[in-house]
Amino acid sequence: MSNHDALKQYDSSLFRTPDGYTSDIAVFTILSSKLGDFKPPLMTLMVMLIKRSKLNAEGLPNIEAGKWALPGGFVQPDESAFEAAKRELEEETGVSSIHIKHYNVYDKPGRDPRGWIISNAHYAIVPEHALEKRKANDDADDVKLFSIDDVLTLDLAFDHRQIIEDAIKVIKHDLLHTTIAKSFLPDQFTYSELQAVLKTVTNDSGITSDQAFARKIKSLPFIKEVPGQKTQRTSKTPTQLYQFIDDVNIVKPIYTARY
Amino acid sequence: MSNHDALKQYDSSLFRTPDGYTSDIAVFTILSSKLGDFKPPLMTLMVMLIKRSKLNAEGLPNIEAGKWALPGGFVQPDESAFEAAKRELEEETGVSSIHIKHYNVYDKPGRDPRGWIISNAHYAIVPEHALEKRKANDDADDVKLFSIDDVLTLDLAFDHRQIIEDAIKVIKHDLLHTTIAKSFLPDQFTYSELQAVLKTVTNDSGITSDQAFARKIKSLPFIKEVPGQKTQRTSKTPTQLYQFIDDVNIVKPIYTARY
DNA sequence: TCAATAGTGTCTTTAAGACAGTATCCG
DNA sequence: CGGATACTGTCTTAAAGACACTATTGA
Repeated sequence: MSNHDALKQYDSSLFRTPDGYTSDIAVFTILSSKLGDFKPPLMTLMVMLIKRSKLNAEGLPNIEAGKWALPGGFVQPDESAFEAAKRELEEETGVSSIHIKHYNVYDKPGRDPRGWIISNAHYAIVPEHALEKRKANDDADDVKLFSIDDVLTLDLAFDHRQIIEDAIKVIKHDLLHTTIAKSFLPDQFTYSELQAVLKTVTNDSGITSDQAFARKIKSLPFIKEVPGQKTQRTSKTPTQLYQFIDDVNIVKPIYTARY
Repeated sequence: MSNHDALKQYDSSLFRTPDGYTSDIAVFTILSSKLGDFKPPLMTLMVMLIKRSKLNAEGLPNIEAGKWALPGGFVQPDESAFEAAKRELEEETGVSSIHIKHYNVYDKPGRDPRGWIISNAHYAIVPEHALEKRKANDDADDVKLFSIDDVLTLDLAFDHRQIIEDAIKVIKHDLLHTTIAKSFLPDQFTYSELQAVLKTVTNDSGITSDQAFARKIKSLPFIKEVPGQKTQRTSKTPTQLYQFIDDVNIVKPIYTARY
C-alpha cells in the first residue's frame, strides 16, 4: 500500500488536537544612559512587555486583561513559530534581521485558561533606537520596558513569569558564552562598551576590572582590533576600536578549561 | 468585565488549530565493546531508531511505513511533551529517572504529510543494559541501534534526518560542556572510562592524551577522587575511582577563558 | 593642572604541554 | 619478565592576577 493510500486513511479526528499554537517573544534591549561626554555608558538590560487590553481586536473581552505579558500571538498554519516571531517583531518594532532564538516550549496542561495552547518561546535582541517607535496595538493598552529585576515584581499573564525567568537565565548565559553581545553593540566598539554590556549580567572580576579586561580583549580569538580606528566617545583619550570576527566561536570543553 | 466572562466569549474555532502535537525522542546510548580483561573499553555513541510498520495499531496503513524514525508519539492533552517523552521511554525501555532534555521544536509547514503537526524533540541518555529489552511494538516492525555516523545514511521518515542531525550536534556539545557524561558511566569510574566516553565526540588532545587527562581529572572542580577506592576492571594496575560532584557545573565565560 | 579614561610594565603564581621515566600487576 | 595500563617528575612556556605606573586629552 502506498504512502498516498495511507494518507487517505489518516483521520486526525481520532486524536484530540491542541487548541492553539502561539509564538511568544522576550524582547531584550540595553538602555544606555549616557552619563556625559567622554564617559563610558551605564547600561541596563531591559525586557519589553505589553499590557493586555480589556477588549481584543474583535471587540470581545480579552483574556488576562490588564496584566503584563510577553508580545506574541497565534502561529499561522503556513509559517513556523520562528517566522511568526520574526513577523510580529517586525510589525512591532520595524526591525528585521535581528537576533532571535528559540529557547523553550511551554505546554503544561492548564497553563492557558482558553484551552490546550502550546507556546513556543523565543528571545530577541533589538537595539535601543528600534524600540522608540514601539506602540500599543489592538491587543495591547501599553508597551513598556522593564529592567530584568523589576519585571519579576509585576502581575504577569498566564505562565509568563516562568517564561520570562527562563529567558533571563538564557540570555545571561548566552551573553557570557556566545558572541551575542555583538547584537547590543555597534559594529565597532571600545573595550569599555563591550565591558558595559557584559557587566549587565556578571560581576566576574576578569570582566569588571578595567585593566584586566583591556588586556584580555586583545587576545580573544573572536575579536580583532580595527587598525588605526579610534574614537573619543567614551573618553578624552582616543580609544582603540574592536570588532567581532564572524564564525569564530571557540568554547573550551569543561574538561580542558582552566579553573 | 471579569476574566470568567472573557473566557466564555472565547471561541477557539476562530483560529485554525494544529492537527497534532508529538513528542519525539532521540535515545542515545554508548555501546561499550569490552576488549578483554584489564582493558579500558572501546566506546561508540549510538542512537536508537524504530522501523515504522506497514499497519498502525488500528490495522490501517501507516504513514511513512518501512522507513526508520525516531520513537515518539502524540502528546495527550493532560500531559506535557516532556512527560510524554518520559512515559514513552519508560514503556519502551522500562527505565525511568534518566536524562531527558528538550532541545528544539520542528514546525515547518509541510513537514508531516498528515497535516499541521508540531514535533517537540528531546534527547535522552539510557544505559546500554536498559536497551537489551528493547522491543518492537504495534507501530514498529523493528528497533535498532545505529552509530551516529551510520544513522545519517538511512532512509528516514518525515524530517527526522534534520531532527537527528540536530540531536547529535546538541549531545556532542553537551557532553563536552556539561556533566552529562555521568549519565553514560557508573557512579564511580576511572579516568580512562570517562575519557572513552568523551572520545566518542572529540579529538581534543587534552582529552585524548592519557597523561594529560589523568593529570587533569584530579583538578576538575566538578569531579572528586573517591578516597581509597580502586578497581582493576580497566588494567592490572589498581586504578583510582572518581565521582561527579553534584551541583558543581562551572563554565567559564568565553571572555575570561584561556585560549 | 586636574580629573577621568585608557592603557602599559613587571612581578608572582598557576597551570598547560611535552617528554621521559616509574609503578603495578597478571599471565 | 614482558606487556599493558596508570600514573609521576621535571622542564618550558603561556597566561592570569595584582599593583603600580604612564599616556592622553578637554575643561
